[in-house]
Amino acid sequence: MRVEQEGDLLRCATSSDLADSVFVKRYFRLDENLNHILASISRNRIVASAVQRYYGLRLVSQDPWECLASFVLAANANIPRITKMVSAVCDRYGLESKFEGEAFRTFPTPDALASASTVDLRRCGLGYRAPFLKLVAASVAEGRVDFAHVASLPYNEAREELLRDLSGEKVLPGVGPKVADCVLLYSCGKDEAFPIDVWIARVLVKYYPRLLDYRMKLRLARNGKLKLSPRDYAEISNSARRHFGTYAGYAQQYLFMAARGAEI
DNA sequence: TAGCAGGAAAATC
DNA sequence: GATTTTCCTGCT
Repeated sequence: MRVEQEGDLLRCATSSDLADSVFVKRYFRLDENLNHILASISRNRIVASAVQRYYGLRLVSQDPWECLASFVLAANANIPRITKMVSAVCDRYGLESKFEGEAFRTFPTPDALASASTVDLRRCGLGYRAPFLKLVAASVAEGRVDFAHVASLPYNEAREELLRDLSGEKVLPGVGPKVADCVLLYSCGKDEAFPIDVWIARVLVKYYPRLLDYRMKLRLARNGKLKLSPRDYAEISNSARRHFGTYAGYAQQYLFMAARGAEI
């Protein structure tokens, strides 16, 4: 699909009947009242100025499988690299398609990645992420995660569902609190999910010290590298949810942009 | 629970 | 050109 914005108009060209206006509206969440959401999260100067600066930034509603697989690859990598890994995986395992005279490949199905060899996956530059991606694909292919069910649950239970064990093994290896929150926010409609990556952690330490209790500040100051324990993660994430409310995830997104600067 | 490994590439020095 | 960092999780 190719999308262009002209003022209030969104012009889309597509090669597939699947990408109709219903899909586009859903994907970009166009039926939601963005101003209402932005008003709701603008509870302090920091986020209010980020909202002003990046006004119009939206969360998209991604396909859960694609979202999950992409964020499994995102561990310990930067954005250019993640883009590269995802493209490599699509090129190698996706279905061939054509759009506006140009050939490309779709995001692979869970089956395609589940039956790929780890060695082959590594050739896409995935490194140690390769086995995780394969295992996650297998779980999804085998129906061990039901995204529609996850989406229907309240935030906390939905999160549990993604992080759960099955006979002592994680259903989704390589998926921890951060990746789970990303999947919940970007593809399962949990707008209160507040994923904490290194950028957000830095923003919080710098501008929202009140969200962190003094014990945690001491711990963070001591190791200096902003590595959050699961306990710290949960604590900060819960504080952020309490502070920003129903649309905490939108606040996260605007803060992320502000933290990175305009270069994205 | 703090500390480390894990692989490769980008960012920084 | 070498070193540090990177939208992190799992193991010890």
